[in-house]
Amino acid sequence: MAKKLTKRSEDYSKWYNELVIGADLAENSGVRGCMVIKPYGFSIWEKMQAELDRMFKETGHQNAYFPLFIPKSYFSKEASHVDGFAKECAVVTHYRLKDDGKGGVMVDPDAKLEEELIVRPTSETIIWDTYRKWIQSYRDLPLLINQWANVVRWEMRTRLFLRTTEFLWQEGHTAHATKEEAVAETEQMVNIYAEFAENFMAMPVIKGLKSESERFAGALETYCIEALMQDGKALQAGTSHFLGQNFAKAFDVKFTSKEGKQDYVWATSWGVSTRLMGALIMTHSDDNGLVLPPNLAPDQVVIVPIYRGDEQLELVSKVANEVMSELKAKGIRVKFDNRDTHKPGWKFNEYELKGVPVRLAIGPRDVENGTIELARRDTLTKETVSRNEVADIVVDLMDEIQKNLYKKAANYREENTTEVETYEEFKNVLETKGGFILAHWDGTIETEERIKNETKATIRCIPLDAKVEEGTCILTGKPSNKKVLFAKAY
RNA sequence: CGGGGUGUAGCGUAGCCCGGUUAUCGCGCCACGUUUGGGACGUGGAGGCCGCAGGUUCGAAUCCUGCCACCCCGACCA
Repeated sequence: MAKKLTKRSEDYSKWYNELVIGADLAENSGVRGCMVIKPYGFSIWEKMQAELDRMFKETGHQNAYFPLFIPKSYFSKEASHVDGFAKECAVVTHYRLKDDGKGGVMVDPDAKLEEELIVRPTSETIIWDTYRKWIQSYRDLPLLINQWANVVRWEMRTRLFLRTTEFLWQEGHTAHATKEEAVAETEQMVNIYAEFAENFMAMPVIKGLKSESERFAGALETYCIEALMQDGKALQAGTSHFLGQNFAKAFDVKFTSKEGKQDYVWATSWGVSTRLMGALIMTHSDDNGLVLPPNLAPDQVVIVPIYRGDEQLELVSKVANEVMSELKAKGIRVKFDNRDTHKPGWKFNEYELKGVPVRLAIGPRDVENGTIELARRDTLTKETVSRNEVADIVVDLMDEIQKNLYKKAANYREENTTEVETYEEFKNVLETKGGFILAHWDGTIETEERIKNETKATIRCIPLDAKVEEGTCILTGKPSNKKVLFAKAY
């Protein structure tokens, strides 16, 4: 079982290892940097998937699936894209094993592949190669496709949920007839991500543009949502890229316009991953474990019976089942944990660790008094409510807890966002307080690079809603017209 | 790939310097009984190629050599 957790731990990896094993979320698989997501953790991911998928479909997107393996040659077609991913690809070179004569197996040297296959680190290349065949006319556009898949990136260092070797994600890839339409799509998707983060994950995010050096390999513009974790570090939670005509040109994807002219299509891509699980944990968890926002909790309410002997169990179960039906009828996801193998106290801790928003305890005393004990995960408070009103109270609570979690996270972010005017101040805040720092920047890669080298802080984004004001770069003193968002990042 | 560290039961560990009974303890697991409103208690039990391979020795978890794996810190990244 998980040990006492340390809030705002310097070392979240350790926290995960303590937390997730107990919370049945994930564990290391034994394969370098890969994770096993256990059923409870996966059900949270499924909930995220379902909501995102709904939002994608509501905006006209369709799901499709492309191959896991990508021929090596596909990667030579878009130069900056290759530079971005070449160093972290898993490569399939053979297709067969054979007996090694020592009771084990070896790679059969005779089974070498003519052309190596790359395990997709992202699917731009194979998708654009396919789009060439699908797109001929403006009538084929826009092409709005999303894929739910796993990808592999052989990172030097991994961190559970945040940077695993294999991770699950969705990647949207769209093709448009005009630049304006593609830009609008890029912006629409970053807005959807922000909406999802705030309304479902109860995680406030800052929408912005990446600086040139942080941009996606092959993109002209990268939009992102950035969130602040409880330890004062920033986490990129989602990205949406405007790819211009780079991929269309690299893969020769042309269409004939209404006017009969040939032109390259305009592209976007956008994605979020199981990193969101990490974001969720690091945004809301406390020393008692995970705290789930009701909108994503697989079980929003758990009912724990308290009884001594079969007779009491029967009595309590009757009420519990009634309450469960009432709640279900109101659309609440509720579970009645009548396992006889664990005691109530054990269950209380279990569900706190798992982050279930509301816990109802029903015992003989309650049956007699017409009451139910209600405990909130977000505030860790308990109260006794009337059995007749419990369904209505719970319905209201779902909303309240969702809002409260958001508010808590938003307050934390506000307290840990600092505007600075000088480099001294910048370094000082970074060292003593951490968090988001808003500062003027002269817009050059050189300045960004120097700040990164000297302080380890990077430009998380240029916020879309940054107010325009005259100022001077904290490092070079050159003019700047808005403050950008700096932080140490995961 | 550089620097540091760790591998002992499902998990967490003691023992290792200084070699010597049947490898320690806690949690968890199984059985029985008593328990059940915040992680119950008692009694009994199962579970180990001490990371792998080799060496030194009468004798190796312990010493030596090689290998492997994992973790942490850098460079890289969603």
